[in-house]
Amino acid sequence: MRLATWNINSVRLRIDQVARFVAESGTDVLCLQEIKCLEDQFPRNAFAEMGLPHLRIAGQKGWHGVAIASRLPMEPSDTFNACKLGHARCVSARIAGVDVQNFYIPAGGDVPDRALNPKFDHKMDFYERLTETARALDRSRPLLMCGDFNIAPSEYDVWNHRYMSKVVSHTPIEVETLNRLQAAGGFADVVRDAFPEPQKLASWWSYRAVDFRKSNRGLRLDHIWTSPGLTPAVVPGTATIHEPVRAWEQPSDHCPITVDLDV
DNA sequence: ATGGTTGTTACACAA
Repeated sequence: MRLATWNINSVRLRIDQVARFVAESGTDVLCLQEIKCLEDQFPRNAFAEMGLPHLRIAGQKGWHGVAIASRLPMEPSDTFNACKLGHARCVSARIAGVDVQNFYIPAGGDVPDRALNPKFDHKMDFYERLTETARALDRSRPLLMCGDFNIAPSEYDVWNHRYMSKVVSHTPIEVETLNRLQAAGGFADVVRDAFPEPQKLASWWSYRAVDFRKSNRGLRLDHIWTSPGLTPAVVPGTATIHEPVRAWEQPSDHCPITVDLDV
């Protein structure tokens, strides 16, 4: 089973890119973030035509929104709802026995101070709620957590560690908070494990550059984590950052990442 | 130290 996560930045605007990516990558389960539409506005027919007819959608008007589209049937799953503001940021499904939890974690605004910046407080609160959930999990159960986590954890996940340590997405408090969540569930970071440090990795590049490759200021904000019960099912050598997708015409600012699971 | 772009929306805002 090939699983992808992709912050699509409007699923309606980029539905043709979704279809192209699914066809070219052979994706079976696609976790999307920032679909930016209501559930009724989601292009269901296009997903059926691309072979992913099974859907779970959490949408809202204009902002945020997450979805899971699958070639395989879905069973119900309890979503880890960590958003205290009720945004459409969490969606889940059980697929081939795997509990798939897909998140669009708040970006957190510009000022990395919970007292001064409610958006940053929201981001930290979201992580704390997920951490509490993770602590209570049965680690032997197959669980996958993925999405746009809006934190680049390692110095090799940013273009410049010293500079980015003052910028929301890579501040020390955020890195510690993400590491606490990962430790709470014993999750494996499947992409980093496939490309060990000191290899630089990125999944997002700002629109504010004429040439994202020349600018070379990427961040690894998108993640796929597996529980101890699922990690042995990760097929070695299959974790992939689809960087060329960022160079397609009118792209999302994030590229997709994929991994194969033997389930 | 600053500014650069994009998508949705409605006459900014979030990222």
